[in-house]
Amino acid sequence: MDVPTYLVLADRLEHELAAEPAGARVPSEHELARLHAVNRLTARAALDELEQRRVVRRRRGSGTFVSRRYDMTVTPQSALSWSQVVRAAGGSARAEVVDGPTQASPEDLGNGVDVLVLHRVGWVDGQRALCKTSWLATDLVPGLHEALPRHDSLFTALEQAYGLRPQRHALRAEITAPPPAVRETLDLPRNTEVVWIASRTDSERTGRTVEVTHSWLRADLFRLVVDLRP
Amino acid sequence: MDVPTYLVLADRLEHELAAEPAGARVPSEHELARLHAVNRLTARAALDELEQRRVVRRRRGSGTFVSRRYDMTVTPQSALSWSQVVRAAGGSARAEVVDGPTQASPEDLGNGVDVLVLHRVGWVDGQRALCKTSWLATDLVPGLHEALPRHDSLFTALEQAYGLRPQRHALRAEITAPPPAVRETLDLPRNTEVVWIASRTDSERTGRTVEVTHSWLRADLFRLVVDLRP
DNA sequence: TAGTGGTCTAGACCACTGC
DNA sequence: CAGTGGTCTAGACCACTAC
Repeated sequence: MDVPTYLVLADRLEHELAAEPAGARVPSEHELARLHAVNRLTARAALDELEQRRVVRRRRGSGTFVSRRYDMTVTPQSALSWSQVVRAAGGSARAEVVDGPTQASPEDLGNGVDVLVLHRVGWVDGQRALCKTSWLATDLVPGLHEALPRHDSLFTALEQAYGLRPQRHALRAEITAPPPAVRETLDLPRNTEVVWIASRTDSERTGRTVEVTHSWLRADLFRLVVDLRP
Repeated sequence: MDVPTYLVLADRLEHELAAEPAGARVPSEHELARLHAVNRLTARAALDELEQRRVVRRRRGSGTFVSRRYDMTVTPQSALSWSQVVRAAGGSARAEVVDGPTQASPEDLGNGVDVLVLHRVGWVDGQRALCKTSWLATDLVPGLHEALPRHDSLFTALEQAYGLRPQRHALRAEITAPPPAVRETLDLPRNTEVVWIASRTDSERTGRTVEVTHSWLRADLFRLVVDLRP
């Protein structure tokens, strides 16, 4: 036997699943083993392989499901909105504001500025997929908590509700192990990596920095692509 | 049992290995199983875990060895040399020119320019770790094959041997599955991802593009960090 | 040739999820 | 509650590497 059984199975499954929509149920390990007359561990190895290939995602106790990956393209000039990326690819995206610890703010907002901390969680295709912590200059965004739900994203709120002419710049990006708070917020299984992106939004109108945001995105759901062309 | 056996073993091993140098031998699966009185598959699961954490690397038939990871920081202005990164972290780095297919060149070099194709392989800590394909404007680098071995890198050759005042710009970076040619060149096992970086080097002296390079780096050996600050 | 990691079988018990 | 994925055992044969 040249190609191992589990890889034959994995390739075959991947091919079959290509036609399925994200979230579709994949046969369970026991069922797969029965169907193909192999040991459960062999069927499991095939699913392990597909999980590594980011084709499926598992939820203990509930099952294995087709997964999709979105290309998150970051450029120095702007950090593209994740919700745009997801919706453009036909997925569903929504965000909600959550409580969280008040963390020390980065220094980009300026000294002595009163800082508002905002924690948000993003849902993609019905799953918690990312979280963000934003630090904002309080005086530039009065009543933000009430204004935010009326807009698609924080960025459009800054634009439309406050007329700040926001300019978003990406600062730094890397793929890393999630900090404990993020792991808990997103309920990440072991071994899940995240894409970390730091960005800053300046206001063209006031000439000040409005917002600094740290984003953590499940790396199995988002693929980091960096475009550095000027 | 709260924490599974294989994780206890993995954490313990990781702690022990932290003091070992890159390349140090790790106990084999059979030996680990015997030492800790567990099944071989349990010992194997622990090593699987450490491989995913990029703490060890396996070579079938020869053993498991301590691995190290280097941060490859890319900025829009310049793509830092991998050999600098490795040597600064105390690792060993060398490059060699190899034969390879002549591939269609990107269009950045200009129309009608005679193009020289250069394939190089990089060795890190004694292992093939990356490969590069460069397209160069032939007329700007006469006798490059003879000049190259006298320099640390292609970049310094352009600088010192040809006085081109080179300026390197990173263009694009992503983490992806290796193309078959790269998989073969680097003898990559299944499931190994690579960091792909496209960069362009312009000559300040001539005002022309000297070189376009595509680099593929083992993602288990190099961690992509992107710094987008101006 | 001896030892390594890679694959595979036939079981078993568990924690967790959804109904 | 039944079904899911997660862990674990005790075996086995194989391809590959180093000596």
